[in-house]
Parts: sequence; structure tokens; C-alpha cells
Amino acid sequence: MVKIDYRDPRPIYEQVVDGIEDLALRGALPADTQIPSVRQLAMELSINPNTIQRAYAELERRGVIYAAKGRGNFISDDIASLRARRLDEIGAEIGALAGRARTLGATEEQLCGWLGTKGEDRE
Amino acid sequence: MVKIDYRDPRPIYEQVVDGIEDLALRGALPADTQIPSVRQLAMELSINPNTIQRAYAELERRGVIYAAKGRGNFISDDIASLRARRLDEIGAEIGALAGRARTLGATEEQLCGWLGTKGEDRE
DNA sequence: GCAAGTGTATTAAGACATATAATACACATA
DNA sequence: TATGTGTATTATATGTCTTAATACACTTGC
Repeated sequence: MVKIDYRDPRPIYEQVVDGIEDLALRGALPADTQIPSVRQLAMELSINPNTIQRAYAELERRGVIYAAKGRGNFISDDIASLRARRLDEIGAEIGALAGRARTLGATEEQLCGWLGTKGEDRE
Repeated sequence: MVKIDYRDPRPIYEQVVDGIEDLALRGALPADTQIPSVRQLAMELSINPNTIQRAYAELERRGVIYAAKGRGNFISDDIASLRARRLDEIGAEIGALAGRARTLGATEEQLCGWLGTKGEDRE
């Protein structure tokens, strides 16, 4: 379901949030799919249930999942709008980085090159 | 010299590091320029000298500045290579974000649009 | 030489976020 | 009713960030 990288300086709960959000936005987990229970995922990842609880609360706050007391947590329906919002964020990040790169003297060719091309071979 | 933003969640020492590194890489501080002393900058920013000390140690580790005991801290000579390295890092970040955006369904037109254009008017 | 200003190192303390641990309770389902 | 859910709470431990207070070695100008 999700992998934890202990060399990653980010907190565990954040890695769980990002991991599940990623699966949901990519469509790997269709709407209304049930995700592991708090205790289940905690067991699986060998971490404390409270940490998963925190991650799930954040995912619910973001609208990625919804919780049904006594039943479990499920992937949200309207993933499309979440995906669009996420793309906006990524666009803003790329724009900021591009501006900074230009400040440091990057050429337009460099910038386009960094974007890469779909299916392009990588060295 | 540098500004601290207390709404920025990043630690103060990191903001100082980034701020001075930015000035150096952009060429705003020529090589061998003396920067404020530890105690001086601490006074100016109303923060603890130890925090500045930590920031300067990191800047020296990165090769952005060099320290002369009893004399002060100065901007490093070879800024060009540091700038190139930083551009490589930014390129890698942009590449990663672009890949992720494509995974979420972004079009090539969107990606290029996010890059913006030098001198382009912004909404 | 001496004083003032430098970099550097050390120890202590507090605030805060993260994570674990141990419960407790309400709800849903078989 | 038992089991597995979500949810909430309190306590503890750990690590990072920051401040505080020194201390020492070095450089420079007088």
C-alpha cells in the first residue's frame, strides 16, 4: 500500500499521506475503494496506530478519503478536482523554480530540456 | 542583508543560509566581499549569535563563504561552479515535478506554460 | 602590549514537533 | 454478542531549533 523510507527526513505520517494521496490521484485506487484500517496499516508498516490515525485525519481533511465510523476509510469520489488542484500546485512550483533558474542565468533551452519529453530516453 | 520571515516554517538558520547563498550566487555579493560578523548580523536580525554561527558554518560547508579567524567571513571566490551546481539541482527538481505532472495527466502545453517566458506579463 | 572585534566551541535550558504507548468509547457487522 | 472499525485522550521519550551564557584563540589598530 505505502512504503516508509526512514532515510527520508519527512515525518512518517506525511509519507503515508503523500503515498496514499498519490495512489488516489493517479487512479490506482478507484473511488470508494476501502483502504487498510488504522490498526491494519500500522501493523503492516510496523509503526504506531496513532501515526496512521494522524495521516488518515489529514487525508480526510484534504478530501482524499472519507471515514465511516465502525466500517473503515474509503477513497473519495471526486478525485478529479483534487487532481486538478494538485496540478495547479505543481505548476506554481515549476514556475517558481523556473524563475529562480533564470535569475541564475539559465537559458530557455536548458529550461525546456529539464522538462523532458514524454517517452524520451534518459541517460 | 537578509530578512527573516517568522511565518516561514523553515528554521531561521536555514533562511539565513538560503538568503546569503542567493545573494552570492546571483552576484549581488562579489567574491571576497566581507559579510556581517556573527554578532553583528545577530544584532541586526535580533536573533541569537549561535543561530548565525550555525548558518555561517553551513555556508562554509557548502563553499559559499570562507572564514578567516579574527578577521571575518567572506564570499567565496569560485561562485561560478556553485551556481552551476545549483542550476543542476533546480533542473532535477523541475524534471521530477514535470514527470509527476505528466503522471497526473498534464499536457505538454501546460508544462511549457508553467515555465513561463522571460519578460512575460503575469495575471 | 593591550583593547576591541573577530571566529569558534561548549554546556544548559526551554519550546516544539514527532512518535510511541496504553487506554477508552462509540459504531457497524456477522 | 464478539470482533473489527474510527476516534479521542493522556503520558512519555526523542530530536531539532533556539536562546543563553561563557570561554578561548586570533587579528587588527592604537
